[in-house]
Amino acid sequence: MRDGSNTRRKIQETALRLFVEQGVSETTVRDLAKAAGIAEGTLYRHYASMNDLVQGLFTTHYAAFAHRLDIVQAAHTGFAGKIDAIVAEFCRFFDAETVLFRFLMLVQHQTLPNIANDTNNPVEQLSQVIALAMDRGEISRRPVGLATAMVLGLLLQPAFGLVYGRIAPPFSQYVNDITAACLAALRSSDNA
Amino acid sequence: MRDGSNTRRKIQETALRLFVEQGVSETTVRDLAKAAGIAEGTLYRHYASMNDLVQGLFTTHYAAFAHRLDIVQAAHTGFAGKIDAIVAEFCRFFDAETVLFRFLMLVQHQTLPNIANDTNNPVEQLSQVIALAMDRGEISRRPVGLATAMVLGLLLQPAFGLVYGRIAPPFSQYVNDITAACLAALRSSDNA
Amino acid sequence: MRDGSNTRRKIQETALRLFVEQGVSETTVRDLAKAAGIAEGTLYRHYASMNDLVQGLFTTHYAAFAHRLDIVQAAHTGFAGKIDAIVAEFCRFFDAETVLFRFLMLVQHQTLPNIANDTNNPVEQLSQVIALAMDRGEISRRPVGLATAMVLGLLLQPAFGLVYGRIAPPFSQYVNDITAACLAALRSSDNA
Amino acid sequence: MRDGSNTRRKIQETALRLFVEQGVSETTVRDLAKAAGIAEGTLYRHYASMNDLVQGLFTTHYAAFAHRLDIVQAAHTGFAGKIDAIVAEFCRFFDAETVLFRFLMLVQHQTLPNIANDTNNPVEQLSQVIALAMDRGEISRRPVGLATAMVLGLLLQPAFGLVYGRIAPPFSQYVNDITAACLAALRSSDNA
DNA sequence: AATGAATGAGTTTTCATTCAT
DNA sequence: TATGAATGAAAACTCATTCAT
Repeated sequence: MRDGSNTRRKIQETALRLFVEQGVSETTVRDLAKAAGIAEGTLYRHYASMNDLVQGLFTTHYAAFAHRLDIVQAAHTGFAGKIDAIVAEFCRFFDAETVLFRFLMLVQHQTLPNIANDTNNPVEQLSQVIALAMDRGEISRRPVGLATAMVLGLLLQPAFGLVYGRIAPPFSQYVNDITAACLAALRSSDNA
Repeated sequence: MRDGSNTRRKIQETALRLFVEQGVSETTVRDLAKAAGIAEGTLYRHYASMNDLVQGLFTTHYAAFAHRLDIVQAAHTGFAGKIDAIVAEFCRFFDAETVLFRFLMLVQHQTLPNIANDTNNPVEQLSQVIALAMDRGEISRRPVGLATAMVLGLLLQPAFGLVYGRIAPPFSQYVNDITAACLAALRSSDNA
Repeated sequence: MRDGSNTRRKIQETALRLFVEQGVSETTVRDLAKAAGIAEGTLYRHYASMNDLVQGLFTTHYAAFAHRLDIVQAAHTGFAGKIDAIVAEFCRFFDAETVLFRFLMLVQHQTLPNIANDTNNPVEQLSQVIALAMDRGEISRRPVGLATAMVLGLLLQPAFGLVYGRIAPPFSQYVNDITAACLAALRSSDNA
Repeated sequence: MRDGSNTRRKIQETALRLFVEQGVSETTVRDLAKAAGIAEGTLYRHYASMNDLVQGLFTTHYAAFAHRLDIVQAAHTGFAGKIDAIVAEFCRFFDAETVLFRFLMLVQHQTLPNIANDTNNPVEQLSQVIALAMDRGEISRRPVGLATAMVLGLLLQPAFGLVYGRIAPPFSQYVNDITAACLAALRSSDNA
């Protein structure tokens, strides 16, 4: 495989690691080249620019994750089943590819405003699952955006906890716990 | 303007706004100087470096917020009251000083690892309130870090939702809703 | 004495010390103001510029030293007496005002090309004493510039040795030794 | 020019010239880049900083000169022969590479305190030659630091004289004269 | 006379990108 | 494809000097 696909893979892996370790803006082409064992110019054989690399990594994996979420939720009909599958997929992803997961969390806030609200978006996936459940009366009625944010928060904030060492790994051991919390939160309501 | 406090205040306000609008790393000294109506060199009379400005803003306001949380939670004895007060304080802060709140959210992940786990830390404040409640049997037993992350997620992710326009302002209208979700989540347990 | 002459003296003393400790170009107005306990702007009440301060200090003391050398050499008629008096004056000056002496050595190389070859110049003083002695046949015949440089070297290089701790102070204990070396060197000739 | 050694050489040559012409602190990166015909950024591919360039140039050539002195003095057994060889080497160096020689004289006082007293140091080389001669009784007994400074002064101060046009070039024509002066000075003593 | 905040031109340094090999 | 030296625009930062008080 002397066609450069190895180099490309090395660039991607190294970039993800450096982005997560020191931040995206803080990672220079020089850093990346040195860590990946390539020349600085070589990056430009594979990506038009540093920004292109970041966008490429984000878009590809963000969409792929959204797609996986779609697959797993579709395998269930009830909301409890869907949410359990989604939580499990989140945790599995985090445990299996922590660096990639962290990269997506990191870039998300810088990039999200630019991301279309289509179904290639994990947030949108989750949103649709929740909207359906609300229609069916499986969970309390409240703004869908709020309900979606709640579930997202119950997933992402524990993920940060693992990253910072405030929660013990692996993430997957908390699947049932988090699922239960999501259901309880979404079924709760502020009156009575 | 014979003392520099007006200039200093102007720098701080402008910096917070630019940091939130375009990102911390993306904000240059030139941007800041132009927007604040000062010379570039003037910044360095008030802060040793751009990084010093960021750290200074973060540390000051992060600690002040932690202190406010401590005040409001201490006014209640039961967990429900404490968590309601905390949620209300979060939302009030967001609504009253959105830019500052967003800045703290933004910088948090770059800075948090360096922050000591003392009580000047909002996360630590919340953690202690939760630990106490768990001891008293007011909520389910689970790792404190996880429970803390859950509440934090139920607060911060909706805040992002407001920022991105997926949830309608003001934040304060959701206080009861979020409080109820926190209580439900923390009282839930994975077996049943 | 609230007329500012105290301030002026403080500026001069502090400047000399800082110039010697860290170099002239390396000493900033801020350094000077802080070390002298004055405001940055105050310097400009006494000197038109930083450069003016340097030139002023140099010119004044360089000329004063030249004048002292003139006085002491004029008190003797023979070359041996004159050179002994000159060496003694150098050493006395070094011991009594080391910082000032070092400042003159330091700035000399940057400033000398601009200095007129008049009698306000220690080097010129020495040169005239040597030229006279050569005319009188008291010392060997060689280019006056070379002979002057020799004596100067026998004085200044030991002074550096004291500054760098390679020679034990005080300088004055070596007066006879250095005088003897000067006479021997000047009386030597290359053929024999 | 596919390796950067030509560029590096150009930087070094130009830097030495500018440092000598206008002073080290007074030479800016812009000056250097323009005079060397390179971009400002190019400097930093070869040296970490302007200061690194200065240190690098000094250390390299200072040590090389010390090494040459060691070679030439070792070829002689008696002190007269050694000192003659050293003086000749100094003068040859000055005449052949005046700019480099002047640079070493210039930077010496800023850098010397940081320089280790090992044999890569011309001053230390000279010092050892003198210490040996004193042990053997070839010259008068006096502090070695003082004797070393005397010889150094008899060499360096005439060098300055050439630089300032007070002594006619070439330096090498004065080898015998200076050697004789060194011997006379070192054999002199203050009593008798 | 003294202050010290403010200035802005000038400095060093960084770094994504280009290009000759 | 890969290299890495070179670029140059833009970044952070410095600092002598000015000026309102």
